[in-house]
Order: sequence, then structure tokens, then C-alpha cells
Amino acid sequence: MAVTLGQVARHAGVSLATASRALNGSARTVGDGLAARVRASAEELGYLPNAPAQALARATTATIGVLLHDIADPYFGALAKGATDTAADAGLLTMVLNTGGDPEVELRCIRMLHAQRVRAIVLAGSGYTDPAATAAIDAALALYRAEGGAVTAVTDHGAEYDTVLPDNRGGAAALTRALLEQGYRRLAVVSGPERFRVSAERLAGVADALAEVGLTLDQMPQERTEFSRIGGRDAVGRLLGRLPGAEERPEVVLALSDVCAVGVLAELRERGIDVPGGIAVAGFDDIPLAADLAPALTTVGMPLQRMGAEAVGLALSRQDEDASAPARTVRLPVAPTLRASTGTP
Amino acid sequence: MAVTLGQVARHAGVSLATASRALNGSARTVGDGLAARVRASAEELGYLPNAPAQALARATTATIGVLLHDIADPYFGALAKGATDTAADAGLLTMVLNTGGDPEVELRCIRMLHAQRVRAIVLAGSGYTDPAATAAIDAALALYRAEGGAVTAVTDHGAEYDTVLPDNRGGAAALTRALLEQGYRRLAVVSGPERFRVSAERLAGVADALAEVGLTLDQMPQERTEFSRIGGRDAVGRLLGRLPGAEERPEVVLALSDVCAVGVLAELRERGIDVPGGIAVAGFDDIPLAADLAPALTTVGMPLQRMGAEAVGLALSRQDEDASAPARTVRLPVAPTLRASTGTP
DNA sequence: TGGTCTCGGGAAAGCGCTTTCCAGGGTGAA
DNA sequence: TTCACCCTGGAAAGCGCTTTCCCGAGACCA
Repeated sequence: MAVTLGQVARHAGVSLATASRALNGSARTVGDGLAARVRASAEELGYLPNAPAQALARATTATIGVLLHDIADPYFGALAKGATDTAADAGLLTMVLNTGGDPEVELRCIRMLHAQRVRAIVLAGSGYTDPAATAAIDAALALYRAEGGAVTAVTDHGAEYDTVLPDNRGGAAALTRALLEQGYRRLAVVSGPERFRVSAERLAGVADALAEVGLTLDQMPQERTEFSRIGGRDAVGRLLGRLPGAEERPEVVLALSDVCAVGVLAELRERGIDVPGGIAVAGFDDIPLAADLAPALTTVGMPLQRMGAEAVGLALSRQDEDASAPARTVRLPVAPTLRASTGTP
Repeated sequence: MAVTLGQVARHAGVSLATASRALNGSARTVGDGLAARVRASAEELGYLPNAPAQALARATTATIGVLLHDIADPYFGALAKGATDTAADAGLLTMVLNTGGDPEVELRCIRMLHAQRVRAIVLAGSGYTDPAATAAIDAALALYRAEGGAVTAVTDHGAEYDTVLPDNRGGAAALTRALLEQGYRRLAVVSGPERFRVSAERLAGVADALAEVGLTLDQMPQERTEFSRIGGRDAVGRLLGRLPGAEERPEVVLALSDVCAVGVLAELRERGIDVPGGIAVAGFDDIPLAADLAPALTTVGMPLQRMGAEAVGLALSRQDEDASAPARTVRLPVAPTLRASTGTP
């Protein structure tokens, strides 16, 4: 059915080898006349190379894989944009896989990408805290790397991987410090699921800043929930359920992810609690629409698109060099952005 | 380097054919004992099939491609989520390509996906109005379909494709009607780029509703701009620049995409114009955060994730049937959602 | 009991490419 | 003029898998 290279070669009156060299590049050169004839034949017949066949013959594909929790989440959307665009610039196609934040799904996805022989796998979701899950994933990735695959992580997945590392802990500390400076003392923390490493990192940053003014995390009301809008709603609902009196209420709710904070804002609005007058709210990530929310969300700015781009960049540069070179880490600064949801300083 | 099926076969003491049949499925069955032995060997050696090799031998891959303007845009993010999840359920991997809304890029992307021999291509972006661009894309897709590829479109790309068709025109008319019923008469319309078909469809819907009360589009201030936050900001800036007097100002700005409306809101906020008190604002699409904006955005609800899912579903069902069956269209209802940005009815 | 099926196994022929290896002709140096 | 190269083109050997085709062994029927 499809036009093959062989047909192009016959049409141009050359050998298969020459056609391949003329069309799809090679170390060897082809005479100008023949090359032109081959290209003309390819054009005329509408030849398109068969990528799987090329992959088999070359023992390498022109694809990479990106693993993330949920492509519809604006955090991952921005990350994916940076990754796919950088890949496209390098002539690579990107497979995007939603893991839902489930380590078992992630493991299966890694195996699928390995089977596809993608050149690189970008771990864009959070690392997991469960040692068993991490071990299984590490084992699958080790196999993949042993066969020449590159792996890079966005946020901490282990020291053995090239990593793009935004300063989650420092950012959380800086945001908390800013809130403390504004005079807030009763801070409620809505953190992410325990299974994600990033939750602990951010929580640790909050604790760091609290300690500087003689406070501890234990003194603060806390809720754990999924990194989602619904998660944020539920968490603040539980929080206010536990603390019905107006005087027990936290002065500010610090949600450790913006999509969560969006849910927090929605729930407070529904309960008729003014933000920031009744309770202030802060988030984390600075997703694209954070500044446009009602009210504009105080958060911690992360260069999301750049993180995705750097992750792919690390993977591609790894291809060229010695595969066994030590893992590199690109540290990215993050900084709190104060907006209306925490009142005017 | 990698473990091959041949190694597994040797390790299990069977032929290549038997190993293939036992591990990767086939019409033929393999005896229980042998099959178990082969599976055990595969497990022990850590065998992972080489997908490109399978693709070559089977003449079909387990991948699909999704073309969209920008994966970081929440509209396309939701669409992509529906598409990737549905594909994953069918055991397929999804390649996501950003076209930036450029027909030339789209053409190149189609060729790349064709070269990859993906099973299906989902056109998730808007169709183009330029006949030359459309012709080139149609030609590339025709080639792809001639070789058994399935093509489905979200929104109109031409009658020859299986299509998921939200009622853009009807939705725009319904929204406009609702605004007129609220008493608004001076409607400014911020529409999308002329090169996208969807712009014209939505604009036509607005015109339909205006006509019902004896108004025409020509009487209304209009701006064309990109479907982006910045586009919305710029458009409303130009609009207000042209209409400096408070009495000339539109009563409501109807942006024909939510991300645009977000920019409109931001610009009005910056200029100190109250929404909806000074100027009301409405959008289109009902992106996930539309209800959480400042103020909550009146818009037209589209089942984005479902649209992505249906598109992939159409493509997959097409595989099973006669490839030359007539194109199907799944029409999806859309409905206006009135929120605070247009005031209380 | 002979003949016809069916079933499970293996050998081998591809799938569409890339790349090695070989051959022949032209070039420059001796 | 000869030898040693280099350069370009073609033949052919794979890449790792699926699938056809063939074969022998039982099962089943008459």
C-alpha cells in the first residue's frame, strides 16, 4: 500500500542503498545528479519514510516520553509545553502519558516507553515516598538506562537521575516567611498526599520558616489532600468543620499547590467567608491563571515551562556524551509572589 | 544489548515462533506447559518487546497522534486529557504535537505522524479558512487515510472526516440571547483569528441572536485577536482606545474564547474598570478555572474532556469497520453558563 | 484399521529500512 | 606507467519481530 524506499529507488533507477543515503541522510555522500533524481522520485511518488522500520534498522527512535500526573492540570500542562516544544525543536516526537500519580501506573508506563525504545523518559510528576514503589520504578528505569535510554526528573526522584530541581523547600520557607512578616500567626497548612515527595519538601520549608519565629508545624491545623481542586475544597471543609468557632479559625490557609488553593477559594466563597478579610489564602506553583483568580492568588512562582524544557535539554545532552557521566542537577530558583489573596502587606 | 525474543526462546528451549505466540498473542494457541516456560524465561531475562520491530512486522503500531494548538492552553489540556486517557484504555500511546495554530506546522506534523504510522490522527485544533492551507492538509491526510490511517476532527475540518462537533454557532447564539435578555444592547465582540473556522462559526451565532432583536454585528464594536490571554488584553485595550468616552463604551465584552476573556478581565482590572458594574464580560469554552476567576466568568460550557474522548473513540471504532464507511458526526450540545462577570440576571 | 482432521510446534520468509562490504573508476604521487 | 588511494554506487546482510507454510502426532469417524 504505502510507497516504500524500494519503489522510489526503482523509479529513480538507483539502488536501495543510494536512495536511502540520498533521502534519509548518512555519513556517505551521494552524487548531486543522482541525489536530485532520487529526491524528485520521492516527491513524485509521495514517499514518506517508515519510522518504525528506520527505528529498527538504526536501533534508535526519534521519540521521547513524558510521564506526568494529569495533562489537564495547568501545572503539568505548562511543564508539558516546555518539554514538547524543546523536543520538537530537536526533531523528536513526544509521547505524553498520564499516570494519575499512581506508582503502579507509572511503572507500567515506563515499561511501555521502554518497549517503544524512546530516546528519553522525562519524569515530570513527583517522586514517591513509598520505598517499594520507588524500588520497582528504579529497577525498570535502570534496565532502560542500561540499554542507552536517558532519564531526567523534574523535582527529586533520586540522585541517580539528571534532575531539574526547583527549590521547593526554600520556596515554601520564603512564602511562609512573607506571611509571617505580614503578621499572620495562625497558619493552616493544606499539604499534598503523603505518597509524593514534593509534599514533604514543601512542608519542610514551611516548618523551617515557622521555626525562625519560634513556632512549629504541630501548632498549626493541617490537612492532607490530593493536589486537585476538589481536594482543596474537601480539605478546607474538614478544616472548618474541626474549627467551628470564628476565633479558632486560621488567619491564613496555605495550600501547597495552586490547584488546591483554587478549591480552597471556591469553598470559602461558597461559605461566604471573605478572602483575605475572613481568611487569607496562599498557593504554590504560580500556574498561569493564578493572577486572574478571585482574588488574585498569592503563591510561589515556578518557571514551569522552562522546567519542562530544561528536562528535555538535559536528556538530549546526555545522548551525546558518555552515558555513564555523573548525574547533573539544574537548580532553579523560585520566589513567592504576593497578591490580593493574602491582603496588602 | 537489549534482551530479544530470540534469547527468550533459546532460554526456554523453544522456537522463535512459539515464543512470539506465547508472549505477544496470536491467533494460534501454545500448549500450557510451553507457554508457562516461555513466560518464566521472559520474566527472568527481563524481556520487553521491541515495539518498532513489532510495528514493522505487524504493519501497525500501538500509537495515535493528537494535533493541537498549545498543550498549555487549558482548552486543549482538557481535550488532550480525554484523548490520552481513552487511548490508554485501548492500550495505545499518544503523541501530542503543538502546532501553534499554524497550518504549515500542522502539515509537517501530519507528515511526521504518517511516517510514524500512528493508527489515528486527531485534529484537535480549529480548521483553517485558507483554502490553500486546507487543501495541502487534506491532501496529506488523504494519503494517510489511503494507507489505513483514521482521522477524526474536533470541530469542523471538512465533511470527509469523522467529526466531534460541539454546536459552536448555537452556543454563541444562546449566550448572546441570554445577554440580550439581561438587557445588554451595546455588545463588543472580541473574536478569534480569521484563519480559524471556529471564529467564524461563533461569530455567526452571535449574529443570529442579534438578528432576532433587530440588531446586526456591524453595529457592534469588534476586535479580532489571537485566542490567548495577551490577545484578550490587547483587544480590549484597542477597543477602549477607539472608544474613549464612557458613554460609547460597550456594556458587555463578549470574548469568543475563555483564555481571551481572562485577558480582557485582567486589562479591565488594571484600568480600574469594574466588572460587571462598568463593563460586563463573557467568554466561551468553560475552561476548568472559569468559575474561579475574578469575577466568575459567564461562558459557554463545552464538554471538553468528553470531546477528546469521543474523538479517539470515533477513530478506534473506524479501525474495526469498513474503512470506507461514510464519515460520522457526533454532535455535542453546549449551553451558556451565566456567572458573576455579566451581573445577576 | 485406514483415512481425514485438527492441533501444537518449528523453519523460514519477509516487514522497510540502514549499513557494511565489495567493486570499479578516477586521481595524485612516484 | 604504475601503485595506492579515495570516492561513489550497488549487493546483501541484518535489525527483532510476526506469520505463513510445513510436518508429525493424536483424535475421530466410518
